[in-house]
Amino acid sequence: MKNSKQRNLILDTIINNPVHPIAKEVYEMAREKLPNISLGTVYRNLRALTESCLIRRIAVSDGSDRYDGRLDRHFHLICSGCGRVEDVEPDKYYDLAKYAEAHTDYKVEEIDIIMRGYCSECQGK
Amino acid sequence: MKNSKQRNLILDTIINNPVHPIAKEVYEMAREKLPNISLGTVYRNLRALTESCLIRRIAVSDGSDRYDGRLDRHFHLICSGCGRVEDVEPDKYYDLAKYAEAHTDYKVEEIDIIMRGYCSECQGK
DNA sequence: CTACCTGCAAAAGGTTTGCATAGCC
DNA sequence: GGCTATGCAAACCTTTTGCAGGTAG
Repeated sequence: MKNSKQRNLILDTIINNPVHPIAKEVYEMAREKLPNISLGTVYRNLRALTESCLIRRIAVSDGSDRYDGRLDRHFHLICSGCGRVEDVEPDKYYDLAKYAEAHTDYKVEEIDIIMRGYCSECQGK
Repeated sequence: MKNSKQRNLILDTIINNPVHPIAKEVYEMAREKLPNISLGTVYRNLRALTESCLIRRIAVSDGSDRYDGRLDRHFHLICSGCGRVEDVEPDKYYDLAKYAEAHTDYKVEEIDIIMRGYCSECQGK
């Protein structure tokens, strides 16, 4: 993969923003620094970066996929009230992949855990 | 919600098929019994059934969403080799939602756990 | 009879792709 | 210089929606 300032910017944007942006948001943030960047380039690079395991794609089932710059194991909590997506540290005493491998004949490579609920602010409403 | 033979058929199709079909597959299966059913009706009913919690939507991030007729807690293992989606029974001794609620201030309502890996047949290849 | 549901087709997202040009190595 | 990446726009695919007619209650 050849170097490009567009891809570097996209990667930085995702890594330095804990907001788990969708493609369009990445595009808008990137455009602040590189006004000519195109949406096609953003999509192409999101795909390339995901395939190279430099970022991760999060399937949220309501609208567009989100992108996450964290590669270590953790999971996501999505507030059904305000839409915010938060990282949660995994339980260091419990390994879900091991559980799955012990109970099936699969070799697990990747886990996505998404929980939906209400954050403290939205619980009152 | 008023009764309709289209919706009943769609619900039956999903409940009696452990394949976690996407919308188009539901449409094709339903068309065998009701050749005039339209794709729009399938989508409308998948949405209605999901919103009434009679089926569940599974976000798999590669292509279309899948639908699941099982409502009890369980998780999904997707084979990256052959694309098969399998149900896995949850660990009855460990409650991930409780863990999340204990470590955040969220009230968790729904959990989606998707693991990707290789089934026994695809591990050899 | 009224409100909801259907089939059809068009529209609306979101994402990918073809092409000519620009930029890295 | 060659090969990859970009910008732009068109194409693509999935899902939603407007409309006129049909059906359940």
